[in-house]
Amino acid sequence: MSDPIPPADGGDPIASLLAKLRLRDELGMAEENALRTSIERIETVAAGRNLVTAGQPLHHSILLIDGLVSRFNDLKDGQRQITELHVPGDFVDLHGFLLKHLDHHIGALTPVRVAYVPHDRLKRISEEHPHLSRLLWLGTLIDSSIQRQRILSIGRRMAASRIGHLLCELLVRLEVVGLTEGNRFALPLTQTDLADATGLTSVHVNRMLRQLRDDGLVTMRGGMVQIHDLARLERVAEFDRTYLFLEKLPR
Amino acid sequence: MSDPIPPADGGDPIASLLAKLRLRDELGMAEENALRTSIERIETVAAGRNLVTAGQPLHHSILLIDGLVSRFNDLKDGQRQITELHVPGDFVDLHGFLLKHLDHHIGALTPVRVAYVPHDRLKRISEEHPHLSRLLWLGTLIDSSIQRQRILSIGRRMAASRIGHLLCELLVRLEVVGLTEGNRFALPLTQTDLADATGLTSVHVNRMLRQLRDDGLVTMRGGMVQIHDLARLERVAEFDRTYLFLEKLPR
DNA sequence: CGTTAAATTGAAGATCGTCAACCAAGGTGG
DNA sequence: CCACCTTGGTTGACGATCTTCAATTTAACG
Repeated sequence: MSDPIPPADGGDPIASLLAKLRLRDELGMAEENALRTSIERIETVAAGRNLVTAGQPLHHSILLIDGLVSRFNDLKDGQRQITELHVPGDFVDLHGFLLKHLDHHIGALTPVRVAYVPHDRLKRISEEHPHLSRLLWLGTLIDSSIQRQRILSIGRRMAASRIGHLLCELLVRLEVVGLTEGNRFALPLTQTDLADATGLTSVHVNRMLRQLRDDGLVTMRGGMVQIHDLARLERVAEFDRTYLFLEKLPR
Repeated sequence: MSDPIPPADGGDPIASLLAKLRLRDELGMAEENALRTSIERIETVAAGRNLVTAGQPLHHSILLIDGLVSRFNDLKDGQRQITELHVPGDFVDLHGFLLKHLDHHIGALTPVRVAYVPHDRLKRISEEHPHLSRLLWLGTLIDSSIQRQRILSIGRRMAASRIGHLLCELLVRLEVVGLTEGNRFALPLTQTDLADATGLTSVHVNRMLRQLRDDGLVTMRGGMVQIHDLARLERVAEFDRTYLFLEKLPR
């Protein structure tokens, strides 16, 4: 059962975050240091546990170091909708810094390592490091861009394309933090999780996954995703990575 | 054809923005002034025109003074998805400040008045007014929260509830900037627009609007929305305004 | 008043959901 | 070490919500 893909960080808890920030802009040592010292403590959380509960007052934000995390809402009739998936290096809960409480839950989909960053240290960053602050802000805007694509997907795409689009996106986002091997990556989600993320039922997800497999596009099995024909999958899903803003910002 | 609801601002182009910011936190005169002087020029745009086109390099952001604006994506087969609606006082395009280009279009749904704010002036605000900067950031986070509710709606709610939820939300957002009269407000959207916002077809929107009307919940006619039974509509749509963050932030 | 866009309605069909059963895997305890 | 149990995956039959197609009516507007 050895996972062929190593953990995101090489011991450095903010390695993934730095990689992501530096993809978009230069980052000085002072800024790197400000980030590094903003971490109060690091914790491990078991799969299935909630990191943040809706309504709960917040005093620190959460930086995801390892594992997968989801934001989700529950409806009264028991239905669940995952509104966003987070990969290592995501500042999962920067929202809390300004919103002070959330309207949704944040849960660990896998065993997870997270860093706790107190809000007052974030406030200091926003006062002393405007450039870094803008970069963190940028991160939340990219999250927002990802959410818009999810709206587009769920609102207008067929089931198979929705799933394909999500898998294409995760491939790219995991690639950035070195968590892929070719077109293969670990995605320990149940089909029910996938259904909650795509606005489908687990039964239909199952059927669509079989269709995607039969079409030679993707195989998802044992918590691993293998994309066999990325170009065709991207075409089927109308995936265009522009919305992930992976290039350096123009000055 | 006299519109019974007056324009959002009483001559002051940033009145709605200020109202929204002050709902969440105190705002000093220096900050108000920084905002006021950040405006380069004000323009009028006709309904149907695009304010921003995907991919186009951006050098200023857009503050919506009057009218309704939508963000939307088009798919190759001609389908459209509106990912967000903006009301007066919304900083529609603050994203562009950091992203430098967009992956979607921004269009005027009605005749619109917008203020152009050059990015370099926003940058100066982020350097000289960290508190104001955080408030502007907060605005984009609330946008994000609204988007998550849209994902929830489109992903998990029945058609009638989706429409109901959107109308409840617009009532509250327009209330904040004084654009409602009781439970009545102007919403000059076609049923096709509404369909594009809710991930439905115009035909089905039409049927659901009739159902909502027959149930005594809402009437939408001639560009005006009249909510007859807000409490019941909110129950049907499972609308809970928490996600709009309408109270003052804890200090 | 004519022209066009938007709203409305009906009928038929497709995608996706529901219900229900069965299978596979993996961990636990006897 | 294997029965047992739980969770997740798989499949089939049926049904519902929503879409598509198409025609008609109403409203908007120069």
